[in-house]
Amino acid sequence: MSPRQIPEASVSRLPVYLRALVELAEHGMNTVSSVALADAAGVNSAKIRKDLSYLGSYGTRGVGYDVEYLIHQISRELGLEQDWPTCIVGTGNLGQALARYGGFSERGFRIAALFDADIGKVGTELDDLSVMHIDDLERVVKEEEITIAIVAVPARNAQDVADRLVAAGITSILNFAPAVLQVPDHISLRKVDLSIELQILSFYEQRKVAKESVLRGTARRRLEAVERGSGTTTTR
Amino acid sequence: MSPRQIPEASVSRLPVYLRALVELAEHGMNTVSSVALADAAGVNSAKIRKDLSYLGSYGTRGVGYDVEYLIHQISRELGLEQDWPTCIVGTGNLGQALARYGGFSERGFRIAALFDADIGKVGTELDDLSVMHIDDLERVVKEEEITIAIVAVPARNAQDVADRLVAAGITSILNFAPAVLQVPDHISLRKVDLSIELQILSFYEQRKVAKESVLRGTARRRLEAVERGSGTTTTR
DNA sequence: TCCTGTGAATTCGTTCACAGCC
DNA sequence: GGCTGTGAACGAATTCACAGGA
Repeated sequence: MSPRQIPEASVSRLPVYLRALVELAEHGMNTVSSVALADAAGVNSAKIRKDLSYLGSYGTRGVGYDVEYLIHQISRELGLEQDWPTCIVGTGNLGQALARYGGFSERGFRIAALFDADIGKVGTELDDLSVMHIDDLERVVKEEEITIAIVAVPARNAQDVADRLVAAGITSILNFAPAVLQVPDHISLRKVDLSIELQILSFYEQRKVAKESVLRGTARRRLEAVERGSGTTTTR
Repeated sequence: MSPRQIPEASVSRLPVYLRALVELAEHGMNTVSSVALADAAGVNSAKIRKDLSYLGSYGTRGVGYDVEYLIHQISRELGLEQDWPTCIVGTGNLGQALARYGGFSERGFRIAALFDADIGKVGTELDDLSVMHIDDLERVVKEEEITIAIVAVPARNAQDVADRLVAAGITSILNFAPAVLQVPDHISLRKVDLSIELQILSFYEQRKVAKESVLRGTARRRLEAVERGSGTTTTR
């Protein structure tokens, strides 16, 4: 099983497929073709087939894929059959929202601890968990066997927190702080940056405005350059 | 100015460079080399030079880039010199956190309106804005000239909301709902999916565990496949 | 006949390496 | 001597297109 190296781009789509499959299963579908799954996942069917082929030959020619079986295989591949105790560092606006967000525990990411540096917040109850002081990090990470951490602290504290997390034995970090984190090679790092996403949208939005003025004859010279740059930017 | 088509991958890095540059400026730096900027932005220097070359020849050989000038150019390219009135649809956990998140307005994304379908929430004050009913969407989008919308509603309502946003004249959507949205070609769509990010981390986390057992001699056959799959996944 | 699985072709993105300018 | 700007080389990801099994 899992013979080869799955390309990163492919890995990052597996959760999308998984969600689409779960939805199809809820609608009573037993099998699904690559075209139907592609449609549900918002990609094209060649990608589906190629991506799934990295996991193994789980489809049946002339028929499609067995929905339940595929759910099982993708879950296994993603490591979702085990529980991953996770902690959230920082219980400001975003940290609180993340702590209350049901979507994590739903998929095996049990929030095992919340940390904050602000003594005023320590001891507060939040979604059945009591906020702990950041100085308890090392101890609790060990006790609860936490391997994944979500960083939701202000940018200026993010690197410090990351260093402490790494020292405490965390091996994966999901960073929400608007800062570039340096971590050792063996640590997996992903980032979610809210305002960067808006800035990317702004770029294409501006190009659309430019295109409109072109069509109104304001700056005809720029038409060609603009022509292909204003489409949808992701996920299609 | 802006002669050619900037590759999408490059566009999505510009906001990162911009933030690094602002930080450098705050530390009193006047010029920066591609190597120094690369370091601050967490990428390599060839990428910096190539990306910046798409914007024009803004550097000086033998010296580097003028920090302020580059900030100006990137901001202009990203469309950040204008104000983009933005709305948030859905004022649950996440919507509330986003409404209070300072990072948006900081960069010109003024939150101009909040919408919710729940009558109980309509009229609530949230970060100086009163929550409006979703039925006011069309009117307010026009009045406030909103072009960008942030979707933070439950997955099952996301497509409906997206359809209404598009009908109301929105042209960019940032989707936080864990659902695949279908929008017309002329609409820019980006998504932020919290639990997908964790699932991707889980994949690599699992591979690390597998690697450990390999090193303990449990499953020597899998070593080769695992070897290159457990590194950091993004931003380096 | 239908739909998967996959080599081959293509496109896109990254990195190298160095000419050219300060 | 130092650093940018960029063709050329390379590598990754996507798409095509079809052979082959159900």
